Amino acid sequence: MVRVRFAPSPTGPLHIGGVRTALYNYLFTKKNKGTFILRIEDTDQKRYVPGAEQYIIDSLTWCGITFDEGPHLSSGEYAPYRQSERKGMYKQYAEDLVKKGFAYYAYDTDEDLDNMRKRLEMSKMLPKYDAVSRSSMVNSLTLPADEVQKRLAANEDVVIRLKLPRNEDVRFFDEIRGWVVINTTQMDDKVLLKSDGMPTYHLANVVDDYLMKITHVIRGEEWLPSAPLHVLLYRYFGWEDQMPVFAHLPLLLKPDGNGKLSKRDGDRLGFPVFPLQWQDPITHEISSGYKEVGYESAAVLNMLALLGWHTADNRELFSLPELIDAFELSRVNKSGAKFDLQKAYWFNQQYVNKLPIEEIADRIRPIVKEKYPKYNEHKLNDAIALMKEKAVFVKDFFEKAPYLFHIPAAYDMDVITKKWNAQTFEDLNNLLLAMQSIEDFSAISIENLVTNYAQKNNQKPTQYFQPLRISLTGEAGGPPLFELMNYLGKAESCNRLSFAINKLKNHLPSEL
RNA sequence: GGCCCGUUCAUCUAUCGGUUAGGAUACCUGGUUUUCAUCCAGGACAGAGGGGUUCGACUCCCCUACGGGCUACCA
Repeated sequence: MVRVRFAPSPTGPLHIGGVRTALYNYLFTKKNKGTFILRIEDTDQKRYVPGAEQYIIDSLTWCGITFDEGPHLSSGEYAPYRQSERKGMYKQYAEDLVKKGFAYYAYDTDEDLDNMRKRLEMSKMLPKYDAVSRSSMVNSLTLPADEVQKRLAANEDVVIRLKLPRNEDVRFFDEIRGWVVINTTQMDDKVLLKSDGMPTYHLANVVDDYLMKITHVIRGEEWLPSAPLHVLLYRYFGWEDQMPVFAHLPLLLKPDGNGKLSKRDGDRLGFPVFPLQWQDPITHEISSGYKEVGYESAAVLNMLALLGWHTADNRELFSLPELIDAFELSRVNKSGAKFDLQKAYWFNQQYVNKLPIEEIADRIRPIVKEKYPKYNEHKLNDAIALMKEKAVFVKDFFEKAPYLFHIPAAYDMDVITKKWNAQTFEDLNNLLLAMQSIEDFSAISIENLVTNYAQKNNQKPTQYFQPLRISLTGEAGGPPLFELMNYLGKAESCNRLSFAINKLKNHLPSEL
């Protein structure tokens, strides 16, 4: 039975890289018909951010990623799922290691540790608490036994450190990277239990994964260097035969320059790094979210899935169930991926294009109603149909094509000064008159009208297009002209045309 | 600095010793749309460098370079 956990730390909003980690975990779990668990790793009280846990759950819910067990659910036989609520469980495991001789008590102050590091650095050695330096520190290995007992009885501040073996290769198999070997001389005697009684990540992670019967640990590459430490812990606890499979995911990198994607990059480069908008509870600073910017969650998920994973057949469009079906851990890449804004747009456009018109209508109706109170509800579907293929975001319908719902508030003067000439007003007036007189206001009928007018005047119909378009929409681009006019209808088209003629006459230089 | 991981077009990537190194986005050109933000066709663009191994290396090994991660009583 496959059991997989996503174990974020509630130190702030979950960023898009974290969402991808959650996604890969989710896909792997569902592909293998396993159980997906949310575990909150809140062992660092100093870094705890209120609201972060709820934000994580809300973000993943928006994406469609759900859990079978977790702190927010009533189900689950391995509760609690918040490490702070499991605090009492960890001490016995750490002490068990001390008893077995794999760990020890340490009483060093911050100053002691500082001095040790400075001393080692000066003698050009790695500044770490290890098999060599531990012998000159204040711990249960250097202190007399009765002294240790005394300190323990007095409840002095103490940490428990892992006693690393000297010069031993620790190897483990990573599903994505293959065999990885690290020698213990490169590692240090990590603190397992902090002086406040809380476990560190390393202890809590291993103990909880064991207790919760986790079978696969899929996490970011930043954990690769400490994986051997975790392997050692499984070994010393006597759980090595139940050790989960490890898979370390590549990181998401900044689109420009170097380094891993960080909170600041998003708004600097014009795309969100967070799924949902987040307001920092202390600084009140707001970071934008994919949802609020207007992305479809399915598009975000699809894009994220492809950042570091691909199928052999080059397919790029996947629904969530299709992702589950196609996902294979072994096809996850080893190298970091840069986020590509243009590709994100493309994905979103693909998804908006697939949306049923009725759904788009339901979603934009409240906003259209508010922004353009006089819009025509009966023609909302037609308006959407006119723009659907071009929209990248659902909000484009009302933000980029306000003329579908309202007479233009302004006209693109650049285009007007280029395309307009002395004859234009006369032509527009004549066309207006002609339009008022026809019954059939279909696209073809209007086109015929314009063509006939052009022929009569020995002109190309083309030259009337831009003036008409600008008059009707205020803009140079948009849906096909005659289809647009048909959508607006005879009354509205004529109304807009005469309004534009009057308005522009007063605003244009007299020589036009 | 030390250790670990990585390195195919600008970007995401396919390739698992023999390919004209394929696709997608972006870009450029042409065509539709006499608008464009869609659509269609075409184009340019890549195996970091150097050594091996091999009949043959993008693919395997080594070195270098570059990139990233870790190096806390943070996760």
